Amino acid sequence: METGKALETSQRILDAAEVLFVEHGFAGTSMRQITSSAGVNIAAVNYYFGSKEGLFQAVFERRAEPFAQLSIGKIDELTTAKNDYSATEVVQAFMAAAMELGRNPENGGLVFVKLLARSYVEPNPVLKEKLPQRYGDLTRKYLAALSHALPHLSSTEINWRFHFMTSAMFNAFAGNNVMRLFMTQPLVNARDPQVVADMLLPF
Amino acid sequence: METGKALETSQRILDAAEVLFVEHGFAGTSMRQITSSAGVNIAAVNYYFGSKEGLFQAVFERRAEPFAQLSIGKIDELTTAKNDYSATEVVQAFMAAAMELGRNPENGGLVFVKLLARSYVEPNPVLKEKLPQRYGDLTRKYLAALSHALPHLSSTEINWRFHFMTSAMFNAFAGNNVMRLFMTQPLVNARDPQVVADMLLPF
DNA sequence: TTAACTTTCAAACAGTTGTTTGAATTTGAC
DNA sequence: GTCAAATTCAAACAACTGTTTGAAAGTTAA
Repeated sequence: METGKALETSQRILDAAEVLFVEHGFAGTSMRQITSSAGVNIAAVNYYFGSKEGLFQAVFERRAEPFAQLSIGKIDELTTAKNDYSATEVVQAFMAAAMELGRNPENGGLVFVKLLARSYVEPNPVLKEKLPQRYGDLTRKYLAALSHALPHLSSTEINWRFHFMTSAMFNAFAGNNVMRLFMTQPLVNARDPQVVADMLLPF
Repeated sequence: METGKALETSQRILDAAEVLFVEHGFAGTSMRQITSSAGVNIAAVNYYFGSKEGLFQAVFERRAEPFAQLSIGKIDELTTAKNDYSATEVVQAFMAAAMELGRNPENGGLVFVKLLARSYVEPNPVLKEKLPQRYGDLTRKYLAALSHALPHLSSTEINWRFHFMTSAMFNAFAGNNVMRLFMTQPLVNARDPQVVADMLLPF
């Protein structure tokens, strides 16, 4: 079935596709862009992944589980260690997971976070199906932890704050800089995840 | 030059294109989708706007100036009225502008806010050029106001907080709901701008 | 009505899209 | 080295892309 060479080829396709999908979106990326960027034949994508959509799914699946496990590990670590954890610590745990992923280039770095940030606005059918089934438990755990840390807030308010927090965080980590859009000079250079975390936490 | 009928046609194209661009992105929307949705001939787009990119630019331009003037009006109103305004009031002014736009359907409602939210992740060349020249002054005014309201923070911190705030706000108003992505049930239904504002402000 | 336009329309343009094909090549186990 | 399976490849597929064309229809003012 899969020899060394096959693995290398499909991996090169995944790497190239991941970057291009994040940069130009699903519709904005062509098969020929992907395969020529990966240095493989045009037919290789259909050979290994069946279709363009199958490739996108594979791109997502490769990163989804490691990130989910990392995040769940962080929140479990916190909630089992003590009972009086603060909301700040919950947010910190969430950011730590994203940062750990970002630091490790062989995990795809922050590219996957960018993909998630993109999925906020792009209603990809694959993501619409896969995201809840991959991150449902994760989200529920963080919501429960937040609710435990902020007992005076209603569950509706908790949901909203989690929504706001993740919006700001993903955009920040993804480097989708408002300044770079609205101003000619960036004012803020957001490449270092540690800097982003330091700035986001007090906020 | 432009008679009543021509205006009606180009307007119908703008309306249809606006919705489709927001939903599927620039690359993900075809001319035939736009024209058939608008009920006009395929050639009408090139007749009125020159090209697909010209159409996108027109879609943006139609909403950009009214929104900018509304936002600038709100912040000027606040900063000239008194000298001891709070950060909360600055944020409130910003949200009020977005809400006023959202309430008025003939201003395009919240569709334009969605377009802005999309521009966070989609590096459209038109937006890359137009956004800073349209919203540079606006952004500088709000940053200055925030800095005045929070004198203990460095300008770097101010920039970051504005970045976080706008990220959360645009995503919230745009209805890009994290819950709808990560969970099977929404938990939060974010259609009413007033509700969003009420939830975002204490955060 | 005439005449100078603006606007609409169906048809076709060349180029790109994702996908398939079948033959060549490479691979790994015997 | 043999042979079957896995992989690569150039070429072609029909469908779709944005755009152009030139004639038809509609509009406006004299």
